[in-house]
Amino acid sequence: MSTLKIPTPTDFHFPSAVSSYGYYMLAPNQWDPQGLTLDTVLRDGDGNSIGVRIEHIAGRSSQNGGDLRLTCSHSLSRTTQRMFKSQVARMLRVDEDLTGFHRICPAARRAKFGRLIRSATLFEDIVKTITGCNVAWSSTITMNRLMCEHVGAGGFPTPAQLAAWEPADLKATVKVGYRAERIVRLARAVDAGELDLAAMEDPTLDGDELHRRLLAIYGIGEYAAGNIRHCLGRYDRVAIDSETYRHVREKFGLTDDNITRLNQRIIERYSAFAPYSFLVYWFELWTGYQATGEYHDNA
DNA sequence: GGTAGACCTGGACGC
DNA sequence: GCGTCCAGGTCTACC
Repeated sequence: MSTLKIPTPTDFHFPSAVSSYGYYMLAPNQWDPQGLTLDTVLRDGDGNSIGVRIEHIAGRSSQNGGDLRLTCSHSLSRTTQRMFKSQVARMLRVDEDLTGFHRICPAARRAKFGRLIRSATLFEDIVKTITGCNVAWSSTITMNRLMCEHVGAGGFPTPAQLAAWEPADLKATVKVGYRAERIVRLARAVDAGELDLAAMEDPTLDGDELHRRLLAIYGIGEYAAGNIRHCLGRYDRVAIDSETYRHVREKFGLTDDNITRLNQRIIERYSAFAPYSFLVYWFELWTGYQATGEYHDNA
């Protein structure tokens, strides 16, 4: 067993970072809101699934943000320790600077909102996005659970593991429906080195070029690209889906029979908050979910 | 460029 | 318990 520590900034708030986005409900993640622990499964350098419990130990002064403590089910090599720290820091966006966002949205600062949980890898974020498209959230939860159980041996499947499946078998086993073809094609492209996900994580990559590359992935449309963009820390565009239409109708009375025109009006409304458009939009949604408990009830 | 239909699953609903 | 309908985002064929 290994115990690791990751220092956190003073504005880090563990429960908020975990529960501000629905991916905390998706396998292999398991959040205990009473005990304030996040259990997940990561992979060591040999591809073995390792259980990891993540907790936050508060700092003893306002100048000290405390540490994330990672308790791992196995003893880890130095290399794997570094890898796990990096992956957990990615998941909880430990290094993200929220100053600019909180300046334009003080309510979010007071709510300790701004770090949205994501996956340990971009590949996992993309697959999770595909499983979240055109389906009820409860089905997304089921798909990810079955994928971890039957394909990833407990953890989230690697590109190689998913690439080895035939779409028809994946569809029958994991209940992803027509998404099976999209997931397997993505996994095979990544596994074969034809799709360079690391290049997409480069923060200096032009935003429009990143968008073009995302849309070039089979199964990724405008909504999915927008969702993946925010997973990459690019908040300058809102990922518009049916929930967005409900939100702007209820909050601003914004409607239009012409969907293209409505999308444009939504983009214009949130572009005022660029480069934090998505965070402002999601904060509005999130406060609504907090008030109604809706998000949690869907789990 | 715009639009209609297919894709697949789970849940809601009526019988 | 069974059948039907619907929601959800993307792709493709067609106009």
